[in-house]
Amino acid sequence: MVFPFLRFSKKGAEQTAEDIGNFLAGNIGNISGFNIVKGFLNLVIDQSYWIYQFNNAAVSEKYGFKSADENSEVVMIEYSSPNTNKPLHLGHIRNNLLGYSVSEIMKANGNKVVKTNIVNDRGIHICKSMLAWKKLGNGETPESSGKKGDHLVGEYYVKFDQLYKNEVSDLIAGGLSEEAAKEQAPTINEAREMLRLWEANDPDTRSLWQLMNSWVYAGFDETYKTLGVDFDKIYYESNTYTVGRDEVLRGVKEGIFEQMDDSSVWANLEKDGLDRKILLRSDGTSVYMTQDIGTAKIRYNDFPIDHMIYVVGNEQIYHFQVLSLLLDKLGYKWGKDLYHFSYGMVELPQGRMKSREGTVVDADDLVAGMIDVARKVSEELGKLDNYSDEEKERIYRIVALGALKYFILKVDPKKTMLFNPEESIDFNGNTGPFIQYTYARIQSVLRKASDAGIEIPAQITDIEMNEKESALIKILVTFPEVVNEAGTNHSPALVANFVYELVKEFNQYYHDFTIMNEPDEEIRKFRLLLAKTIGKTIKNCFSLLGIEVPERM
RNA sequence: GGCCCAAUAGCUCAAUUGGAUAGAGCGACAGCCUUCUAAGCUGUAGGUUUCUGGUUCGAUCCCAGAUUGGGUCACCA
Repeated sequence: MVFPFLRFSKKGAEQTAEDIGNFLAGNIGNISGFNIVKGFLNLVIDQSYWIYQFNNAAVSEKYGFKSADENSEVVMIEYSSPNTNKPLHLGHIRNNLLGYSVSEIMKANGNKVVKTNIVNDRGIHICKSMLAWKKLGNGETPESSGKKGDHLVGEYYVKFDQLYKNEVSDLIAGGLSEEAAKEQAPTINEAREMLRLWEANDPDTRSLWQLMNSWVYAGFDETYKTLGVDFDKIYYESNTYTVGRDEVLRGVKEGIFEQMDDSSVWANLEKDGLDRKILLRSDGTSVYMTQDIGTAKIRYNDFPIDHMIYVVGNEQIYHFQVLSLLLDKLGYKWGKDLYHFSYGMVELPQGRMKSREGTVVDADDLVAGMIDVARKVSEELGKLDNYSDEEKERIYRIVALGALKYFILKVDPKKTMLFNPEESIDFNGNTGPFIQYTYARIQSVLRKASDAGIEIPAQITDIEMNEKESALIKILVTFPEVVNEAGTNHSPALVANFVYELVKEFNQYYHDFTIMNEPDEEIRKFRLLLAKTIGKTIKNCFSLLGIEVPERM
């Protein structure tokens, strides 16, 4: 595209393109010719260049990846960050998958990555579950009921809400305003009292809290394991909130924040174009913001963090603006540098998920449902009939999670996305299983080659390749740049789009040309190496997305 | 109401960050399994990129305004 050069060349577009083309073809070895179409200069690049590039890709086990060294920057990525009063749902799944994938992408860009999870294990929400369990639980435990711990605790959170709602409507029927009713309902005040007792270290409250949280953690661990996500360092807000509270009180002393007559503490951010924000309640208990201040301080003490990434939904943009500013005001120079990776919500066909209206898609149910579908599809195809049940189940899981993860990660993280439980479970087209299937096909060919005693060379010398082959190589060699872009944009979607494009092209190639039956030995070996390299790249791409690939399916 | 974000094929999403004829999948229709895995491949139909202006050689992309949808402004997290 030569338009920007016209003001220097002072000639017409065609003539300018001609001049530049002549110069480049004459001076750069890999350019063997050019043509001009409507002001666009197209360069013809010599085949030897593509062979050279291909060999680079073929030789390297982790083509496109950079590894960390002692000079690498430390990137801490916070993701997941669940509340301990209810099980994980579809929204958390997007968070977990993005957090894990971005971590892998940052690693592939040569960073030292610390994956962290801040568990919100304290606060009014968990007190609500505790209170309802105390009132209605009759000592129910995961063992006694056979329920998964996080689900059990979640049920009591719902029961609290029902109790509370009934009280509010009774009070309104008795003549109170809605606002007053919500304020005066006995259960909400009991829950508040419980939170106060908790912060005062009341032994009974603490031990109930510990018991119910232990159920939830067992449940979460199971879900995390299923999803294949993990953490290098887990923080608990019950340990960090006091540090945050101390920071806030220091802020009061230093005149950064103000304490009201009722002893609540506020930050006035009006000069910064924001509102007033509460940091400590009048009863002295902490809020979300207080905890986040403490957590941030502790993390920077624990690790030499160069970049801090918070994987948190875009509904909290304002929260992180405020947090950044507050940390800055408290004198931490890294406050302004924190990066809120704000991803879009997952919506259902009916709109946003609402736990109170029971429209949430539970994470465990969703995965189990996907596995059922994978099993059904696979059994209909009957390709795994010779395998053991154990092996089959393993493949069903890989395919099911591949479908779910790819479906979520292929979408630009910033955008709101729609999940239709009926229609989103697909295994054809632009899906995880389609890509996994291509990988399995490649492995099948490679097994055949191995059985036939064919040695695949490490690289190729000179060979006449067809259109499809050079098209494949042209896509393949953009991968390092894709990894780089995915890192700077924090976007797994770029990796997903790349691997889809590659796989789509390969399937056409696979359809149009034979690999093992190619009579020319040199060409056959080249095709095997090409297939092997593409297989490797598929696997590496999927590792960046946290998706496994099956050897057969 | 203030601030923030989004709008592309019937549906779900892309578009190399301002470039050539806006691409995929699903759904619909028509084909391809004596051949390395048909979870695949090929073809057809489907678009005034929400609207109105502006910036320039050129706008889905940048700017202004409008419309529609969403988020957020809690002593919730």
